[in-house]
Amino acid sequence: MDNPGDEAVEAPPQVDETASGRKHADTGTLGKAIAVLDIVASADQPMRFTDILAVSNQPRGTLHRQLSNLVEEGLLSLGRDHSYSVGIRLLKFAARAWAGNQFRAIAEPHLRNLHDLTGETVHLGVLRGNEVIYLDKVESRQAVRMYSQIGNASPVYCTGVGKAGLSALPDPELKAVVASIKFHRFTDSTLATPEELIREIGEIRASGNAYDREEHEPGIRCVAAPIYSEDRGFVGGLSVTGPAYRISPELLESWAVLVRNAAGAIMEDMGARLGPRT
Amino acid sequence: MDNPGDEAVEAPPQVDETASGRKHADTGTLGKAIAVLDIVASADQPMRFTDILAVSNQPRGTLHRQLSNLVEEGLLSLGRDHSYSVGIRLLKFAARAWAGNQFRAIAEPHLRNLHDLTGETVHLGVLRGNEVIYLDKVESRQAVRMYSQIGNASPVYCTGVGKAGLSALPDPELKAVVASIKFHRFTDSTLATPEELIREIGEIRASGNAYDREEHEPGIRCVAAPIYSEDRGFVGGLSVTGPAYRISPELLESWAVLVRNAAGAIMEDMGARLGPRT
DNA sequence: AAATTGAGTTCCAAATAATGGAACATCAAT
DNA sequence: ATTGATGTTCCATTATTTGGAACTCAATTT
Repeated sequence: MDNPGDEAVEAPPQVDETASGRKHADTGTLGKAIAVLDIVASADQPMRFTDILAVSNQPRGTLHRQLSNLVEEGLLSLGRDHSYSVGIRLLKFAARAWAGNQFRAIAEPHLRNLHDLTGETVHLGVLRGNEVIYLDKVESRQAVRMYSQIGNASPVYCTGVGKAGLSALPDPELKAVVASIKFHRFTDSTLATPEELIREIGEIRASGNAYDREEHEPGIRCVAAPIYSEDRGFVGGLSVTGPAYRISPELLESWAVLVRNAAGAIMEDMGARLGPRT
Repeated sequence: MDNPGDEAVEAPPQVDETASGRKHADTGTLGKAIAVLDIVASADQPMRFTDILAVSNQPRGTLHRQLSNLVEEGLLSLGRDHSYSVGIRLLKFAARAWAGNQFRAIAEPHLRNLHDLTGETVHLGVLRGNEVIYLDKVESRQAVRMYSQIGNASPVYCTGVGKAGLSALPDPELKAVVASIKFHRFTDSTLATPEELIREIGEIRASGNAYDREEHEPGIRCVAAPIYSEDRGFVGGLSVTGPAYRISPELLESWAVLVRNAAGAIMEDMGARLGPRT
């Protein structure tokens, strides 16, 4: 026991939190294994056993078996130099996740349309905990590498899609997500306190549009609008993004209605194709 | 019991095999959960509880908990209509797997070069069990959807990359993989017996090139060459693919040396960038 | 309206697998 | 050769998974 003189105490809150701020409830052995996978996936270079040992709080023997199992299953790959990296079996799974995602499929023509209207890059993403995960993008120079953005996880509080998504959450959930954020000031404009963020969410709810005014990357601006489906239980958004030198705040403002319309059209389509239930 | 009059029989060989033909050794609880994930990922439409119950051989209660855990972890997503599909958390993992894949990064310029030389679609893939998983592709009309092929899993025995990869395996492994294949005759030209396949592997070893002569899809041909790294412990290949009406067998033949050269150049680059060990 | 079916969910004692401390192995550098 | 750092294996203890059965809920039939 950790508290020898304190037996009457309740079990401590046990707020196991992953990198993305999600509390992982008791998903047992699987959860622990996936947490290890997440550690490796979140690093931006291959990790060696000891590196992982330091950040996972698992005993050596346990961690070793978890890693072995993950490797055996193809979720991790173990290099000749004993470094672990994410395994290609995940590519297969992800290919299915992407191809089978109805939301993405329904949204696609609308993304293209919005791109045609604005000439700038269009993103589609969904909220997951306090991260936004990009599901699709349409941009002029298709030469840009595949996967360049799709699957990427970015913070909610400093991206257009993220803030748009937040604005669609009911207050209790919003509060919970905001509480889980660890703010980091990426640029001078980054909203870096819960209060600023909450205030901005209010404005977004009033206007129907979220903006990223160089809050994540200097020189990058965007307008976004929320997309959500009570019925299918998800919240996301779409955005038009471009370089500040080319896109004045006024121009951005003028696209706001286009983005809202696109979001509306997508929700309508979803209602039509998935709606007639209940 | 299934065999009431036959008690003395040994426990059956227990060849637990996944859809991809990999025997899953004892990866314990994780392995079972991932097997369930694989079932859902391999279906081409969302599955309901009972559907999964029928193909997984798990008892109801167990399966239910496994599914719940997978959903909780974001590896599966549970629709309002009780249908399970692959979760978007996998996109995040896959994005890392792809971006962090050194093999792919090293190969990329060579794929482009080969595309410039031939004007046709170039694929890069690796062997995984008896499937080939595509890691990258370069094609003319970049408008084709991302993820369209990347991450896709195809059979080894009727694809250029697959047969090229097989040709690079040592005989014992080759034998094991061939034994695990369940042949399916996709077209009239498909090699549908182990003997035919083994004979063809011999020819590939002699010539250094594998061909797909409309063996997987009618009207599609390709030339491929193996790429492997003893040091990094993987086997794959690259190929040039195109429609039969545009690509005569002679033209294909004339590209063979280009493909071999590209494969050679990639292996050389890998040796230079990863080699100096041991 | 009541009964029936089918689908999904919950429960808990028994069976099984995960845990984690410590010993062992391997390799590079002194 | 010796040391130190890193990775791997072992196994009694402990915690989790298992799986059969009972339960809930909604849709359909009688």
